[in-house]
Amino acid sequence: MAENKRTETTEGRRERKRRQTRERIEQAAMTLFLQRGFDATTIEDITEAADVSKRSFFDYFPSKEEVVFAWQDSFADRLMAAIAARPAPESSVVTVEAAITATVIASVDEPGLALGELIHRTPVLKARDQLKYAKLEQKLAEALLLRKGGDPLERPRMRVLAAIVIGALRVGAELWQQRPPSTSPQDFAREIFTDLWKMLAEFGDEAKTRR
Amino acid sequence: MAENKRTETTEGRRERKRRQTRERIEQAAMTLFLQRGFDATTIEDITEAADVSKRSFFDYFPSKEEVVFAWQDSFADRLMAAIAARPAPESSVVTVEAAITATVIASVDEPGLALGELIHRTPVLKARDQLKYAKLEQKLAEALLLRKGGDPLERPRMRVLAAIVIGALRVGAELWQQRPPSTSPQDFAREIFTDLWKMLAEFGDEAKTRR
DNA sequence: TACAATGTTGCATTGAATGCAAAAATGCAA
DNA sequence: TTGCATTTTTGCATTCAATGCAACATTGTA
Repeated sequence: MAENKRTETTEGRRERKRRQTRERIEQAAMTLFLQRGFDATTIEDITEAADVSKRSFFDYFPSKEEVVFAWQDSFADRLMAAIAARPAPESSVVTVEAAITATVIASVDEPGLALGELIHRTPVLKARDQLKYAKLEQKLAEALLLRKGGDPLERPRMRVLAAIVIGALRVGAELWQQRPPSTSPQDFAREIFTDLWKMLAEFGDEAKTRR
Repeated sequence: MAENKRTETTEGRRERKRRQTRERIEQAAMTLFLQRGFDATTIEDITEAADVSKRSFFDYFPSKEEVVFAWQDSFADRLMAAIAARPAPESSVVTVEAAITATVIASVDEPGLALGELIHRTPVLKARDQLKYAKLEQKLAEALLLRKGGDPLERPRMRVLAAIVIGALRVGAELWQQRPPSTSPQDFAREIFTDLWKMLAEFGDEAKTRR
């Protein structure tokens, strides 16, 4: 079922066909989702369009939702890699900004970014989308903590930093949806982060004199 | 179906029975969920335990998940009220800290807080839980913006502040789960916020010298 | 009591998801 | 090429959530 590469040969007919079928299902599903909406599309619609049996769908994806989010898994992985690639003595703040900016820019014209609107208007998907951010946040916190040598006292700090940054990413993603079409992702990312750190400093100052 | 109070009399037998039935379903559902887990509990199990027909379940709750989250709606409302109750000239930072602390303390020993673990170990519920935070965040941003006279330029700032604070609330809620049992909610909340503002200031400072 | 409104139930239906076993396609070795 | 083991695909049956509808029951009120 999964890739069992006991003989590490080049991709044979089996692997290739399997990959093709997967892509066909994904493509058919996306087209239909965007056309008629997520709920109004049945699995049978999809498998018919992709010319496979209804049962086979679940051999490729565990659920209807997964088709929408399958591609997103790679984002988290790439972000983790980007974090790990930063020089060790660098401050956490610089690290996240650099890593996120690089990963977002590298992912910006991938399939699935057009899905924002679909996700937004489909409650089940929206919930699922939030879960994705939660996972991302957790992974980010772990990656950041690792850079601190895993010091347990740093854990809450890194959790909060991760929450803040992913929160900003989430808000940023929404603002991006309604950007003027001319904006470059580089400028946009830089601007978001500049604003974020400025706000953090301001809120921090405000709080110092709060009582 | 819904409360149609054309004659504003005191709660008659109808309303009372309906409320009682709702509570019975809720009670039965919660007990079973905690006993056997969410997925392993069917609607029929619940309705049987609550002694109503399977069909009636959907007359009280739109879905299985809703039973778990029904009680939570009131939290957001109370938080909004707490925000609105703060004096107008106060800084946003002080406002959120005061309002959230008050609301959390007032809600801390309500039903449903024991559900944290159940939600945590049930993927569907976890997704739904995240959605709840997202909604809360949105409402908080709106409430904060309203205090700024609705100035559109403040919108992104308030969105980010809301994201940060709700992020902290989320992390705080998780830390609370594994607190030493002696901690008072007051002290806990104060500590969380103190840490949060301190971190914000630090991250802000770090960022100032980042290039 | 009679009547209207509201609540409850049973029944049928759709659609997602899963298990299982038969059938088909593929890779490989003789 | 043929035969055989492995993997993939499919059909079929089943469970469960969710919805619509119409019959039936309960309640409030004239």
